[in-house]
Amino acid sequence: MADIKQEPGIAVWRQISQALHQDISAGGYKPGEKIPTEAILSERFGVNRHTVRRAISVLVEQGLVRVEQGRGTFVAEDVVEFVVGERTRFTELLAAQKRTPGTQLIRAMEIPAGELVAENLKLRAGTKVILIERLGEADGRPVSIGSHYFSARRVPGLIAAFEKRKSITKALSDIHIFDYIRLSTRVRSRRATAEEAQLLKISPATPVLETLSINCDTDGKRIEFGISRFASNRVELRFDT
Amino acid sequence: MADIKQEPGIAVWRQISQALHQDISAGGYKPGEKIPTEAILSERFGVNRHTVRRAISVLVEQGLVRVEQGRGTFVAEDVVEFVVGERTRFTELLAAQKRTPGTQLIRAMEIPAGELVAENLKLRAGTKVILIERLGEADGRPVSIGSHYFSARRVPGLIAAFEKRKSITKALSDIHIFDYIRLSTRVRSRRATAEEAQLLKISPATPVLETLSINCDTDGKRIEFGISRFASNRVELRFDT
DNA sequence: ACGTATTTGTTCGTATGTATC
DNA sequence: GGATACATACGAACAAATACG
Repeated sequence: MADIKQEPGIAVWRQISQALHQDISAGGYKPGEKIPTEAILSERFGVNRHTVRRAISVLVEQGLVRVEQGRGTFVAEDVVEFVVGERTRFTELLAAQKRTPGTQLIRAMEIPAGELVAENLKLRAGTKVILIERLGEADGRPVSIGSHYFSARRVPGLIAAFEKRKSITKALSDIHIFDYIRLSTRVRSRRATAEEAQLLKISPATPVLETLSINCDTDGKRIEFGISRFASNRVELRFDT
Repeated sequence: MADIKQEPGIAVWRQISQALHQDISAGGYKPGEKIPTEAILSERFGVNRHTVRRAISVLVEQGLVRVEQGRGTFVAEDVVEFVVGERTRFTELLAAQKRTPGTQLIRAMEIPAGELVAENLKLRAGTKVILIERLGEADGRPVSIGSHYFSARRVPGLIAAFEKRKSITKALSDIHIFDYIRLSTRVRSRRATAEEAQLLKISPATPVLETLSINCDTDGKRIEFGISRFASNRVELRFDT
């Protein structure tokens, strides 16, 4: 890794900061990877730990690294920005950001609606609904768990269509629902459950961003109620007004 | 607390669920309060612990209580819904929800812009900016920490005006900025820092919802860059499209 | 559940160089 | 030169979070 040659007139911590910056930019340390401890760096550069800390604090400010007490300092992984709008579609969103989208089916089944689902789809609790649950990936890394609920009566044959087409948008179009728009989105945050942590490959201490969204067809009829949970360390939502 | 009289024909867990529901609605257990352990409840109702668990699971589904493994079961605190739109203003938002809004000044000062602030206000890093930081409360409970950054050059006298008027909107109007609208909002989530936890009166394990928003005047010039941190257990954001 | 090692966070104190008046 | 303020750098110790057996 880069060393410094003690240019006089420029503060040492600036030089160290720049050296580390280059190491990261050059790919010497990869996103998500741990960089050496403060103790090791201070020894390598032949300076006090404070000086290294000062240098690292600049990188934190720049968003290049993230420090976790007791664990170490990690190269920041670039976050995926989800632009949430009327017609947000998972796959198109990622493609627009030049990322490789991927989805994995977790489960697809018909179940009776719980209270929350029934309320949001304007059904009576217990009515049959179709649940499609899948894991969304960006560049091979899991970023979201999406639970999509549809009134079973309104989308007959959806599961079959989905299994053939592997895409919700395409499956809906197969059963003649060609467009749907997002009515409202609620956003919350909470700690990940054990299952979520496992699926999203995050630690259970990492929060998840949870969105509840209602999607309607062009007549304003409620087609879908979706709950998505995003790994907060890899995702940021954006709402333009 | 309510007891049950074992009405035949109705499942016991339903009766228990209803009994607990009434206790909570009647205010016997207050929001945030811990309800008795499953062991105690099962003894009180003279049923097996499984039956109590079945009853509680209904309340969880209804969002009335929240179960924390190893800690207990707690009456859910009602969440404040923040409807984020073009002209979201803290005080008006809460008033519209029939809640008593309150703000406390944390600090107001002039500082050089950091990288993040400079970028979002389209200034050079180091330019003087005004920072107003305040704690937002709903019904006396802290819900948000708002850091509001303004280009010092563009809002001369803002701090003085704010100190007199105690309101950002009013202070801006005093210096002839009568309207401003929200361009975009980014939403993230992360664990609360120690300071945030203390100010928001939450545990450090509770995540915060963080929004970054850019506000422009009617000419599209960037007036304010705001970072708000919400206590995720008391707040939910809503975006209508 | 507990102790130990590792790693970052915080707070002292000390010393030196640099810029300004 | 002298006085002062500020930035830089080092050292030591302890606190707090985490990982691991």
